[in-house]
Parts: sequence; structure tokens; C-alpha cells
Amino acid sequence: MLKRKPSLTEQAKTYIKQRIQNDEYDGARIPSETELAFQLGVSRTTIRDALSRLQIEGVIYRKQGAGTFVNKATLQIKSRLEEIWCYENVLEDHGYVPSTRILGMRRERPDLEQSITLGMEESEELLIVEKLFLANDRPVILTVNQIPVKIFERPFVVEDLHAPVFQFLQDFSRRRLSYYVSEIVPSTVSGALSEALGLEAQTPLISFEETGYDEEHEPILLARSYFRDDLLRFRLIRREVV
Amino acid sequence: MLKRKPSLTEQAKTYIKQRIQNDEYDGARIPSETELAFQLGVSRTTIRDALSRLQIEGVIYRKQGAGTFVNKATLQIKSRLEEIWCYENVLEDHGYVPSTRILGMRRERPDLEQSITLGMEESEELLIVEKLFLANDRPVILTVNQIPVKIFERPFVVEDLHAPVFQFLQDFSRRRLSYYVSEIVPSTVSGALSEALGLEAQTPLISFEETGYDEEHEPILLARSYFRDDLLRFRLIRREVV
DNA sequence: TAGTGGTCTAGACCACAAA
DNA sequence: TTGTGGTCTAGACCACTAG
Repeated sequence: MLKRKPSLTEQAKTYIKQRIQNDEYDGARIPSETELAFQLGVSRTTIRDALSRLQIEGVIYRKQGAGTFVNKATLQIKSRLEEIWCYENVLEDHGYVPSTRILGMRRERPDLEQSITLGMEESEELLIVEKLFLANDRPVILTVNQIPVKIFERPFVVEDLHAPVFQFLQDFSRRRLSYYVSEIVPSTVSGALSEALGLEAQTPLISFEETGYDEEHEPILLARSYFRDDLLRFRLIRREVV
Repeated sequence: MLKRKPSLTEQAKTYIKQRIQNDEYDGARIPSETELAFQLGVSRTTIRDALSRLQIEGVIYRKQGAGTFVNKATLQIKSRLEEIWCYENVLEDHGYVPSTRILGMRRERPDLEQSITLGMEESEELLIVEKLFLANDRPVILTVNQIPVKIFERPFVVEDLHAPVFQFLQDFSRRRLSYYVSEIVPSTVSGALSEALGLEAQTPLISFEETGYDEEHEPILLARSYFRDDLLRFRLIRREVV
């Protein structure tokens, strides 16, 4: 019934997820693992693997002895904090048309903290990019990215910076962005920031202080992002342990 | 080598995690799955299951063809936002001695929004609890919990409110808190809040607006929490999809 | 090429929930 | 009691990495 490549598990996951999104399992109950295995002609282990991944995503939950169910509560959650990867998608999920504007690009020597965090020599330079994200042409997110110049292996122009950071790094450097460790910091807008985001001074807002790592778990970028929370809300699900 | 109950997977996970924390796998490389299976006298599937859970927790990462490695970058992260379950533990993780003070407890009629979110009748009442968390006797977190009175099945006194909410609900109601959906909201302190947390007015801070659900995915509590971010920082790991 | 993690199978038994 | 998900086994082959 299914073919190899992508993996059977991946295909099974997609199959089930689509049926959930099409509301084909009305009443929230999903067929049993044995039944699904028979339907797709794969082993129960493969189905269990697919369901486990959907469970991690929060799409379904299981009750021993009872069955597997669609998680209606979390189905509507748009931007789950842990899953935010590129802001364009977040804005789309909120129903906005995203666009970007490059406010500034320059090279600078890192300060002590930056050079330590990023493992740079003093003589190296940082590329600093200030980028504004707009939702339906209204400013919502301002990001400042700081990337060691030495990781680039191809030249680029300002227009290339409109692409999502991970895309930009993939295209012009030899390192790939794998994950961020983000710290949530409260602040208030002031000066240039209030102008860029179109907010009155002293408005409270949320910012992320982030370090981006590559697949080798080496830090490759520092970022600071500021959000207009009246246009954008972040949600997350908090559970007991794991 | 291992006995049943708790599950072999759970025991294997604990075994590996402890060895990681004791730094017994210096150089970051963990024995191969086959090797671990042999050492513990279980099947490779069991080991893989244990490792998968550790991977989800961010403790290890795997590279096909190369091996399994300790994730040094995330090992130091204290309060991962997704895993926050009770604030006492968060404070302990930060190295503080936690304590609590009940600032207020009263019953009120819910407003329209509250009654809709919690599925209450207009005639029902809400229990409202204001609780202050202290770290080494300094105020750090203020929470306001709102719980429908009808879910309680045993009487309680003010002292019982010092227990973590999930514990309190478990002991005195017939519903169990299963997870929160939290929204992150920026705000500034004012009035009673600034007094309780010992902050100057207008200091920016982070708050959570939360809805707590039971195991049946029915909402059972509303909460609002405010944090002093100079004493407490929240971190999270953001990855691509899942 | 050898060894690692990734995928997959077929089958077994257990724990739990609902009828 | 029946059927569900939870755990576990033994073994197979594939995809990838490193020496």
C-alpha cells in the first residue's frame, strides 16, 4: 500500500495527520493501532512510531485501554513557541501577509562577551543585520542578527538578507542553523525601536535573546528579537516532566 | 540484569542519564546501542526507546553512522519553559530556597469570559487565590489562580494552599491538572503588584496567562503569573518542525 | 570496509478501560 | 470479557560516517 522513501513511518504520520485535519475522524477517536497497521499494510511498530511523533507534536493523545484521540485543545494553537522556526511562517499562521525590510547592515568588532559566546578571535568581525518583519504592512517584529563574518564562503548582497536567516546561512555559509537556545526578556520600547515598530515609548514588550547553534552544536549566531504583542501572541504547552 | 517495574525502558533511561550526569562518558560519546543493550541485558529496541526519550529531553543527540553524544549545550539549561510544572522546582533549579505566602483567598462570581472559558454556570463561584513565591525570602513570582468552586469535594483551610496547585487539586478535588496552555504577555508593574514583588512602578516584566486542563482536556483553572526577571530567567529551545 | 544509528517486521505478553 | 495501548524481544536490512 505504501512505498519506501520517505520512510513508512513518515508516510503513515502524514496520512493520519491529514485525516485528522480533514476531520475524517469525527468524534475525536482514531482507529486502533492494529486497525491502522492493517489498513496501511505495515507493522504495528511502524504505526506506533508515527503516532508517537504525532503525540509529541500534541496532535493526538493516547489512553491505555481506551484508544487514541484527536487533541482538539491544542489543534487550534497557532504559534507554539518551541516550534517557531521562521517568523514568516508565524505571521502566516496568524493570517497575515508577511514581508521584510532591511533596516541596517554593517560589520563590527565583537565585544568581549560576544567573542566568547561565539568563540571568535578579537580580530574577526561580526556581520550585524537589522531586519523588520511586517504583517499586512504593519511592523511587528524587529530582529538584530550577529553572525561571524568568517563563516561565509560566498559573497552576497543586501537583497539576499530578505530570506529567512536559516535559509541565508544555508546558501552563503558552510554551517547550517540547527536550533536556538532562547531566553525570554521583558523590556520597554525606546528611541529607534519605538520608531521602527510604531509603538509609543515605554510600551512593555517581549524580546528574545538567542544563541543559534549548528549541527555540531557550535554557536554560530546571536540574535535579539522584539515583538509587538498586540499583533502577535505566543503560546506554549506546559506539561509535567516528559 | 534489570528487573521489571518500572519499565526496562525507564530503568535504562535513568541508568544512562545518571552516567551522563556523573560525567562517566567523557568526551561526550556514549556506547553504541548494541553495546548498551548487551551491558544491560535487554533488547536494542528497549535501549533505542530510552535513548529516544533522552533525545526528546535534549540530553543527547544522535548522528547516523557516527554515534550518540552527550549534548553539552543544553545540559546546563535550568528552567526549560516547556517543562515548568511547579514553581518551587524552578526556584530550586536556580539554586534558591523556595517558600510561599498566601496574599489573598476569596470567592467571586466569574465574569462572562471566565464562565465561558471554564464552562461554568452564572450561579457558580470561583475560588481566587493570590500566592507569592519567594526565593531566599525575596519575592519573585506572583500567581493568581481562579478555580471553579464546584470541583472541590473536600474542605480545605488556607494552609493547604501553600502546596503546589497541581498537588492541591489532586488532594481536594476530583480532577487532576494535566497541562497548561500558556500565553506570554508583556506588562509593567503597578500598584499592588509592585508592592508585592518589591519592584518600582513601570518596571517591565513577563507574565503568563494560562488555562489549565485536566486529563479529559476540560479546562479547570485560569491563572495569571508575574515574574521578576532579574532573579529568574526562562529559556527554551527552538528547533525546526519536529 | 567496519561500525553506527535508522527503519521495519512479526509476534508475545501485560495493564488498563469500557461494556 | 474484549479490545485498546504499553512494553519487550530477536532479528533483518538500510543509510550513513569515519578511518
